[in-house]
Amino acid sequence: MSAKSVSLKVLAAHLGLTVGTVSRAMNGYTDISPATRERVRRAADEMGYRPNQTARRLSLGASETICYLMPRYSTSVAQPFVAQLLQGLGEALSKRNWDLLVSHADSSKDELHQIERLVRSGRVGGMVISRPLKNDPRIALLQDLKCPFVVHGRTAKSESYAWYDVDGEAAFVEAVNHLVSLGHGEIAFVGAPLQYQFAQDRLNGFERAMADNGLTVRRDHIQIADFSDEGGEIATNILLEADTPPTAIVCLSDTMALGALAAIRAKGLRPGVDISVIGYDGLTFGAHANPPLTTMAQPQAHAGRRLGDMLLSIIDGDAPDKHQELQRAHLLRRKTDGPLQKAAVQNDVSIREELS
Amino acid sequence: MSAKSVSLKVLAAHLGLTVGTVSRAMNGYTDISPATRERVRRAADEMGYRPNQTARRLSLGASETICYLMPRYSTSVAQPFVAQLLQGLGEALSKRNWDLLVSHADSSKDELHQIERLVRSGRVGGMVISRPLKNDPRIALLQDLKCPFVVHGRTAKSESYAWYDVDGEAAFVEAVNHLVSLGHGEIAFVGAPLQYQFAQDRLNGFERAMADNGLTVRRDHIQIADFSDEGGEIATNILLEADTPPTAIVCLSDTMALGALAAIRAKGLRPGVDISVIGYDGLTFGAHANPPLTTMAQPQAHAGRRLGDMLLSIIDGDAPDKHQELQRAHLLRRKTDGPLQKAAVQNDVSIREELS
DNA sequence: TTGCCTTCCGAAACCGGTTTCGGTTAGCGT
DNA sequence: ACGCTAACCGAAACCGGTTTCGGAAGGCAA
Repeated sequence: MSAKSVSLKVLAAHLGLTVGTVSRAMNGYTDISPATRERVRRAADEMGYRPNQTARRLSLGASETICYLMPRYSTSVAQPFVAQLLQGLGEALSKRNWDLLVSHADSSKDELHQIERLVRSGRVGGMVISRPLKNDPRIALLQDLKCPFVVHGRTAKSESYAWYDVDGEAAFVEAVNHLVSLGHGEIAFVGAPLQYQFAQDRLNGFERAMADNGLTVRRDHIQIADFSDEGGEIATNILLEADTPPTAIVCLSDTMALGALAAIRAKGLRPGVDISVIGYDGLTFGAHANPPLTTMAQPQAHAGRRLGDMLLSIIDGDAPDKHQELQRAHLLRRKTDGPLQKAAVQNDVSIREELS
Repeated sequence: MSAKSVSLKVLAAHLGLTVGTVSRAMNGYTDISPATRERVRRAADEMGYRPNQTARRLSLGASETICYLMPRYSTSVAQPFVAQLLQGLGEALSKRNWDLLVSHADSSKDELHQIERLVRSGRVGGMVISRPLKNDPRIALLQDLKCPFVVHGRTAKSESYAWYDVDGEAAFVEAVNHLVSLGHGEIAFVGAPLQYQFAQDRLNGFERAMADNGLTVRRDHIQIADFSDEGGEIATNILLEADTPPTAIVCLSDTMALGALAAIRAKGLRPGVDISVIGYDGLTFGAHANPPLTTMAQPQAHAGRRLGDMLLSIIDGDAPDKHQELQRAHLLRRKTDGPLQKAAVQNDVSIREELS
């Protein structure tokens, strides 16, 4: 049954034909008589013939493989979206029997070497990268290598390549507007290092919305921390101990927001009552947070499929800039957003005096 | 810079040598003079020569690629361990410059076809599969195909292949013992369909520990539900409405435990006080649950590396059964386990009478 | 019958490497 | 000067497919 893999040669010998003929018969050439084609197909089926993909690809000059570059984070926080993305990519590629390779690197320099090797060695015919930095060197390299690629996320100058992104800026505008409509004015931002473009985008949205609402944001109400729950907790602690603590916090991600909730609870405050928190991502486990986390949810499910389809189109010859897709996040209200409670502002003496 | 990829042929022509000579020079053959070797190395460097991997592998007759078969779950609950596992696998493989392919399938039949094609077509030289079913057909197929493989998890008959697993049975014994030591006797189990071997293992641990402690478990204290937070919630609701509700619940996974907590809170009960809950996995976001989830944590971090190393060893000729590694989970106490509170047993009339 | 055009298949080049084999050259001893 | 041995490199087969080209066989018309 599982004998050694039958090659085209043994199949041909078994049929009394040449390899070329058998190959053409299998691939639907018209210069093969229907009778022969059928005979070949049958024999191939019976003998369990599977064309050697390596040989096929060498001959074709195509790798029929694309590569997903795993994002590298110092934090150990599992990235739930990776599995979903891979699943979607796989679905898109499987329609053509392409393979999905994953690669990762420790340092940024390693990463560039990886890309260069993967592309130059002909192992992959396209790449997918996630969460670009501002002015990401990977993008320049891939363009230089003339390797088709798509970006999950985008940079400031995003005209010349293909990307799929969720509008983080708009999402944070919506989050702030929502908080303002609840009466909040002292709104803080908990973010991650601005080397990541998405971190910058979300901060931009925050600042724009604050300005549009005629609100000024204090310098110490923008806290940049490590992209993790611990980071969110540390940043929030600083906010809560400021001279004028905020009455609401928007967080770069759900993960960071979980840290924020922990910090708030530790201070004896009630998230959603004494202070509002809005996260970003819409992760399912946010529903199990304490209390359930209000968040800007995004339609993650199809990102992988879309990216895969886009990449295949580009490999087929489409112009990269034809494939740029911006999704919107939407507010998913759970329990951490609520109307402004003046009593919650503890450290602000002026307001306390107003109340008395 | 990024000119068309230089092949061995153009490199050889540029040097005035033949391809065979250049190839041997690059690969450290001793019949090449040091001077020539150096000259070749330099030219290869300058011209940015990268051997075509497809051609190389065809010639070598080795794919230098292993494949991870993504687990397929109907539930949309992101599987955080996938990203970690891939990372670890990638690290192990990168030491030899092997590639990591990921594949997934919708149906079980598709999955078997996938495996057969990947192996027979020579695309991969080894496979990694996760979470086997009892008597998993993939294992039989891979053995039949004589394809090296390792299993993340294991089945009941696990003598003949390589695996890496965490001892779920022992973990649930420990969880139950811990609850017993806290005074609990009415302990329930929330599990997933027993087609998965790990689901069976954990149930076995639960039942064994209960028996060892001289406790009988009621039929309706074993609830099998969908492997998700909703599943955990539904199962727990049934438990709480039983004639004799349990005072403690052990859950198959952290995800299901989150559902259990939700159900308990919805009934106005306090997890960790009125009723104890222990999960399994040690996921970080369990620390942010309400209240923070006590769980059997496992050393996930190195699973991928170990699996990768094992697989490479087997491909090198090691006997598969030499590589079987069983890790232990350990109790991570957070806030959902607590001593038995007799008052919490609401529906049990007999105990109420005892108290009065 | 001859000539021509299809139909169908064999032969061979090719993809880009690796590896074996054999031959030339240089260096050495005598 | 001769022979012998190493050292070094060229030539060619090979991995397992794909694709082009050309030719043999057969059918049809003249």
